[in-house]
Amino acid sequence: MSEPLLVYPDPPPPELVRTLDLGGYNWKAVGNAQEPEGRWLGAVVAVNENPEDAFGFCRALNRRGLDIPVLLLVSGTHLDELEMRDDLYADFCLTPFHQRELEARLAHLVWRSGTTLRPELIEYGPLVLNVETYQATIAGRPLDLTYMEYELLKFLASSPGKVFTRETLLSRVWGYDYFGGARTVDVHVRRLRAKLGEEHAGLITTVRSVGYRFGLSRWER
Amino acid sequence: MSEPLLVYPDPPPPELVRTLDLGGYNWKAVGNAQEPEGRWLGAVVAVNENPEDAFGFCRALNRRGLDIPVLLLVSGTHLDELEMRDDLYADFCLTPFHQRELEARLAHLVWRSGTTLRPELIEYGPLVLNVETYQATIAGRPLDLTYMEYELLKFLASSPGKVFTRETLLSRVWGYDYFGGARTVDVHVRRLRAKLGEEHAGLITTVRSVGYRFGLSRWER
DNA sequence: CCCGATTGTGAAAGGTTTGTGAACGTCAGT
DNA sequence: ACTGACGTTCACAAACCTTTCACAATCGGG
Repeated sequence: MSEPLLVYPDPPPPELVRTLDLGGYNWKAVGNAQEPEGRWLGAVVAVNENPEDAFGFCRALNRRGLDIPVLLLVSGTHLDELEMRDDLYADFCLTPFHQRELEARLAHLVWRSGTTLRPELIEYGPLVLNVETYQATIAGRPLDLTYMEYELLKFLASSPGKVFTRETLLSRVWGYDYFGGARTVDVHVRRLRAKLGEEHAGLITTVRSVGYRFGLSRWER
Repeated sequence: MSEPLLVYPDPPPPELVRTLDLGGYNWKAVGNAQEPEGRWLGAVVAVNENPEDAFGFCRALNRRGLDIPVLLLVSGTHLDELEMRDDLYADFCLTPFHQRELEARLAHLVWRSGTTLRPELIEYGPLVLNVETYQATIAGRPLDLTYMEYELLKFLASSPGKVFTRETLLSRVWGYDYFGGARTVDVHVRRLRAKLGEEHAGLITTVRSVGYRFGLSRWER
């Protein structure tokens, strides 16, 4: 069977359970966003009387950087809550829903993530990151990266050209609740550059007074 | 006003027209996919009694490679038709629809294309500023700007033709609580002009006794 | 045409930001 | 408890920007 669907909250609304089971989905309900590990097909998040619960869950998912597309179940009365929260969900479905509509949306969600955001490999020029096996190579030569180095490089390399502040990196790579000095980033960048080798150290650029950028240093886009 | 929405068919269903107009959207209906040229915010495609019309339209859009995200309006009886056609649409909305739902879906559609396939650019003539990557080019040539230079140019270029006093620039670019001499602005303008090159130095004009202006004033063009 | 006000220019001082080496603490495995 | 690997922190040095100043050039009004 394929990867499971993440469902929130636990327990989920009965009609959702019914649709998922009838549709033959492999799913698992969780009560918070810390739990889920590994790969997920997507997430179905029911917005109940207390919308902040659901949105908090989505935010936490985002911050964990798992890139799980979220389908929101929301009633007409809570539709307004979606405003300005575009980054928290991929699609939504009004409740009460028709089974066929939810199925269609789920299928579309899965299809989309299957085609667009499923890079098993992150490649940029001479750099190749294998997300599955935690291996990295530069110009064919294997890189021996520590966990944090790998995570940092992965994060940077998945948005080539974009500049990230140290604060952003700390919260996205180290975790939103990380409490520590910003210079930590500098040191990891230094070690990354060292391991990339003099030849490719320039892949990570310093943008003075702002932060760091991967790739596209002096180019177009 | 922003880029228009593409609508199919022509004429569109009355309730769609109503929602689009009430939502203040800029839109244009077309009868086939050959017509549309240039940039579009997205497309709203109503699936009527003859679904193949609509799907044919979407396919034709795809083939033209314009990358316009499609929102499908589809009745419950035609839901099944969506199967295996994931590549033709980005989202769909069941008819009859609630105005608020369609608006929410449109907003989300626009947001998504705005963030995924559009780097945030500030353009004026030969100058291009990429806000995400902190890169600037003039006539294709990369500009190597320092932080303050970049911020100043960004501020000026986001209001072409408008004159700013040194005090305004100091408070808006350097910060409302900045305490320093007004001549600082002059020096930065000078270095900007130098880096823009003799050819484009005139992009920043001195308005004697007032301040500086980026680009041409209204009556000059 | 002259004079004062305003702006452009070059250089140097001063401050901020980043790179670097090393030390420290923690944790897991031996 | 020892060891080694790893992440974090610190102090210092180096690199780089920003600001300031004095002076030259320019503009506009009388």
